[in-house]
Amino acid sequence: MTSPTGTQAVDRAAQLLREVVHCPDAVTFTELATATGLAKSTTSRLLMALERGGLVRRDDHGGFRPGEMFVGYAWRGGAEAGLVAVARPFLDRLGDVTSETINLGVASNGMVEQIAQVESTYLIGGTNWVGLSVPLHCAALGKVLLAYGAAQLPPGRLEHRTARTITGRAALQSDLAEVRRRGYAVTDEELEPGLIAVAAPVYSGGAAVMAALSVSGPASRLTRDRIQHVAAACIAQANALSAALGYPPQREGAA
Amino acid sequence: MTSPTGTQAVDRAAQLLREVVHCPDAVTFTELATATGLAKSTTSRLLMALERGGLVRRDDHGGFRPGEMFVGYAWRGGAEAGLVAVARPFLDRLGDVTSETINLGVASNGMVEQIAQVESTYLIGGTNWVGLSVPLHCAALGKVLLAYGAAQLPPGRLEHRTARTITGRAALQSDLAEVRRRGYAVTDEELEPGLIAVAAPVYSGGAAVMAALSVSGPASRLTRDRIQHVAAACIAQANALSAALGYPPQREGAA
DNA sequence: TCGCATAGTTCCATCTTACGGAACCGTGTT
DNA sequence: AACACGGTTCCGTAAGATGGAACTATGCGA
Repeated sequence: MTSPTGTQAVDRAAQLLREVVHCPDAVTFTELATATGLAKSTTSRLLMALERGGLVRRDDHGGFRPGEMFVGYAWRGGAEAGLVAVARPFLDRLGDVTSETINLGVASNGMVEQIAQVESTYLIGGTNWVGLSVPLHCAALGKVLLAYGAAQLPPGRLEHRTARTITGRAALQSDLAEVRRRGYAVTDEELEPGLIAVAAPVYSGGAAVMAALSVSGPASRLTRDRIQHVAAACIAQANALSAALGYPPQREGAA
Repeated sequence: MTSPTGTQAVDRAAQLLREVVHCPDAVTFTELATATGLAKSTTSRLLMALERGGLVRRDDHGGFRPGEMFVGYAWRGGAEAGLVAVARPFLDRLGDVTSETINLGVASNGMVEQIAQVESTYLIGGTNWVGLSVPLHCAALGKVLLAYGAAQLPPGRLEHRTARTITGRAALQSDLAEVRRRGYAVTDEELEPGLIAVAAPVYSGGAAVMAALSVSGPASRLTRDRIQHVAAACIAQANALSAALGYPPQREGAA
């Protein structure tokens, strides 16, 4: 059994809860019972306890959905603060692996907002960009958000930042297609001369991308070969973060 | 004891979880133990189980915060869907009491978006407005959202809808002050001739208003006296909804 | 540098509490 | 009307949860 140490009631309840919360739409009693392999009676009692605690709610047709505690939390805007905290270890790990500057960004009215950062261990590295917003089309984070539909390009001309900035919409579209194809984005001195960044998508719901994770550094260090390597690491951590947020395929109980 | 029927482990865990989720910032182990009155050992075991289940997370300094399950849910946008579901019974109750059209609205880029509705039982009543956005300054919902800082008035002229629409910013400000003073907003044929509505704020976090609840009907039925009465009912249900979302003062375990 | 206090985890004997099979209820179906 | 299905309640059993105390870790003051 998967009972590390005497608390299987709560573990089982959490298991049920996970099913309910993960599932985009209502889950039925029987689905829960079979999914977790618990006896009907046990399932019933646990669900009633969860309901009592406001963790689960049953809709008109008996389907289960996340309860007031979840809804209240979401409305209180815990999301962003929480994301940063949940993401931190993954950023750190990526920082350890690459030694470069790591950023987590989300779309915020037509720009990328960087919401968390890990400093490079090199002397030459990024300054602190947290809170800073940059245009979508010339940042690796932004390209990812655009490519996966987490942001829409604002109307108007695409701002010209460097000689390499992509300012044509058609050119940008084909670049985004490329991003989708290989699973990560690159900006090669398109935002600022000498600055290269790669970014990968963070999934957080069926197929929805909510945030992006990037590695940035000077062109001198991020050579063609190294970009491949860094991109792989970036994708790996982005995926791990996605998993932590709940939504890859489905999960069972096991460590 | 408050154990309705054999599941106190889960009930206690839910109690702990509630403390953690309700609290805007991290909660310490000891605070939890004392707040719930559980033995240290029990608290420890339960928290470990919750942590294992991804319901709770401990930050660097040992403080407890809502875990990945909450963050993931919030990021998946469960908020809006959930709000409607959680709110439904309150809307229904308000509908029963007033027999008028009930709406739940949130701010959405400079407008009020109606996200749920209960139809009037009268033949003359509102049509279906769900999904419809109306200007903030001439809707009762919008005035509430403005008055409590849940929405900002977009720049530019205030659209003129009827002879009574308030189009002066100063006049609107004093109306909003009035809203704050008495706790509810009224639009008296300011959006559409013959349409009167009252609305009250839905709190969902410390002092933050996230949504508003309204009662609308024809001027013929919503007379001056009746408005008082309806407003009281509206406020009552709005408060009840706020409570359901978690955040009035604090709660203890008791039915 | 060394205790001491504070904070949290692990142990363990006790017995309460959760378990699951079966009986039971309520509803929608043919 | 009788049935199948989905869910809740009952009840004896024993397994899991409990809390006090012992123990470990960490920070604090002297």
